[in-house]
Amino acid sequence: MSTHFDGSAEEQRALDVYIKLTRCAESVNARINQRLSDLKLTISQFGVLEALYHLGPMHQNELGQKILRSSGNMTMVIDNLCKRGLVERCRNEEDRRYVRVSLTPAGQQLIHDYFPEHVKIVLEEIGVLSPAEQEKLQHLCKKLGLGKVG
Amino acid sequence: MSTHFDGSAEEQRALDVYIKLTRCAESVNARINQRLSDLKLTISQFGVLEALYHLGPMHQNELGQKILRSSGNMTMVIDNLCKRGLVERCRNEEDRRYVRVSLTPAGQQLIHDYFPEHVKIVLEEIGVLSPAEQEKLQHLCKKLGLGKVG
DNA sequence: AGAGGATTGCTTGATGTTAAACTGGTACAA
DNA sequence: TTGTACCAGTTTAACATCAAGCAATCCTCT
Repeated sequence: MSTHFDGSAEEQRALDVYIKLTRCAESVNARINQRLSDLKLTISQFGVLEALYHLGPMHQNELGQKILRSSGNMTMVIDNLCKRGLVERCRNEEDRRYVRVSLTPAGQQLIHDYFPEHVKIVLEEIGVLSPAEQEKLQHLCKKLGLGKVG
Repeated sequence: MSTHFDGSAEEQRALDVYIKLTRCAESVNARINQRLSDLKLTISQFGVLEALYHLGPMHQNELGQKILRSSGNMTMVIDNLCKRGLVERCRNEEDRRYVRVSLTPAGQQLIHDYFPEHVKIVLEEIGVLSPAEQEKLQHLCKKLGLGKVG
């Protein structure tokens, strides 16, 4: 991760961009998710509540794809949310492999109350950049995220 | 994380930038670190070897700060690297709180052999952006990473 | 139609990561 | 010197990942 590496200018720059990108994402995420610990929610738990809130009930795998978490993890995340009475599981009777997950009224309430604050925090963080800079960053991230092929 | 949220255009954009940034960093990192599993190294282990390689021996806390990992984790990471004979621990006799960590010849060899490949992979990933785009991205990441105050 | 392999969704198990409590070493002021 | 504060490192509990395993469903071929 260090820059004490003696390669070509091109290599140096690529390594440097890579480090800056990673650290930037890490620190922005750390700041944005800080408030979640007050609610005793992990980032995954918040992601699940938010997905269910905005997209409606889903089965576990679908949820895992939305929030980019492993299916193994979804079992635990949803276990924990169930214990706190924030979501409910319901086995699909037509295809018994699926487990449908939905918000309870308590879960609905919690995410309804918290989400505006979350948006405010994100806005404060990202608002450091001008609208034009935001568009530019978004464009570059999209290009980079797709990789060589895309 | 979803964009199915009905707020102001400004809020929508901020959320969108935030998601793109996070996903971009995640996918770039996933691709870059894929090769490490061949070496049976975790990202943290690689970070430690690389830091020691380019910056020389350090004590554990210092290493943890370089690679952005908790001190608790450093204990385990270095335990595992010790077991594989890639690094050595040495208690500082002048201040017995400190543990100095250094590369063994085997560790030196491993990182020496692998690092050029790592650089190549990073270059391939970041190289999808033109030099000007890289400079721009770096600039935006720096600004965003510092946050409101910086 | 029915048998058996492939596929799919979820759970389990091994391991890595973090935060926070804990242990032991050092410094400093009374 | 002793009490307090601080610092480096370890331990522990909870949560994350991946890979392997299990159960339900689908698909193909006769």
